[in-house]
Amino acid sequence: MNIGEAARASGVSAKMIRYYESIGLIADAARTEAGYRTYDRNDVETLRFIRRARDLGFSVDEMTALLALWRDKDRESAEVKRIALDHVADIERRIRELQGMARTLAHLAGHCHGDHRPDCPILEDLAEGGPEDAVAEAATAQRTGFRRR
Amino acid sequence: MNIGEAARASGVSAKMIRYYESIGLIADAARTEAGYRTYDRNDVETLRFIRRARDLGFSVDEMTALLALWRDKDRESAEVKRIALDHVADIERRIRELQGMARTLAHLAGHCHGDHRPDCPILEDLAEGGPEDAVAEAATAQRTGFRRR
DNA sequence: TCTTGACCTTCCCATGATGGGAAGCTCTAT
DNA sequence: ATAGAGCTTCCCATCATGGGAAGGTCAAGA
Repeated sequence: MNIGEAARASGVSAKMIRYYESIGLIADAARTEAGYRTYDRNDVETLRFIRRARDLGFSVDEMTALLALWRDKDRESAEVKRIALDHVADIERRIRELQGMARTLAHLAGHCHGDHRPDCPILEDLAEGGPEDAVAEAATAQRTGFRRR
Repeated sequence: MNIGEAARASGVSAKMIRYYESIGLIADAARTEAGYRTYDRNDVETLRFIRRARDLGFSVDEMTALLALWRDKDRESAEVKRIALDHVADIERRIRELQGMARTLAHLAGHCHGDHRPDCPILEDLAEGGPEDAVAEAATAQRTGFRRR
């Protein structure tokens, strides 16, 4: 099948299939004489694997590792589990960062009248900086930390 | 003061100060004869405002709006509150997405022996796709949704 | 006064995962 | 034969941020 059908069957866009090929996450696809990429059921299975891993927030690097383990019939499940749990820890860290922001903002908004008057504790806090530490800590982590997925 | 000192005083890197100027978030800085940017206490206050807003996850667009409101002494606090609460809603949506991923992964990892044997429910799930819907929904939201900050 | 080193300038490139779109070739159904 | 859908490669944009090169400026010390 061509790339469009593989995309539909796997849930990975044609654009991304080409991208994954270009960065070496998947092997170069076979080509027809005219240069069209062709995929078989096996390739689609791999793409589905990738899509599910991506949907769980794994990065391309993590997916590379998971794919290798998936193919390695002698793998140790401990390694898969380690990757998964590391990823969970990362996700939970991001959740804590976001919760810190939401908590601060919700608190500030709760003290803002939200009417036609200009007085606003939200702006006051941004200007003068309230309890700087909690926020600053999360912010530093966010700035230096990993990106989404 | 020069850009380096302003950066130290505000917590915004010199690189980012130039970037914020280039995109119009802040006004063009005054220059010395030699072309060096100069900043006064007022500019540093603005930069601090920006840093705190950024640390709370506001995007550049949101910061533009907040800065304008901060300067507008006739603002209505309702508008500030709206921006803040919209942002909180976005953050909470991201938190829910991440929680969905963490939940699924923690569940799978909980069923993985994590030893020398190759059997691994995590890989099995990625290969065959377990309860597809919950994850797929969050994933679609994530793919189509806004980025961090 | 000259040198050194810290600081500044602009410009270009990279990130990660993804989409948009143009120019041009191929295939299939009418 | 022609239309239209689908494929190819290539370039660009996102968002906020950092890295680094090439070169100009400034202040302190010899």
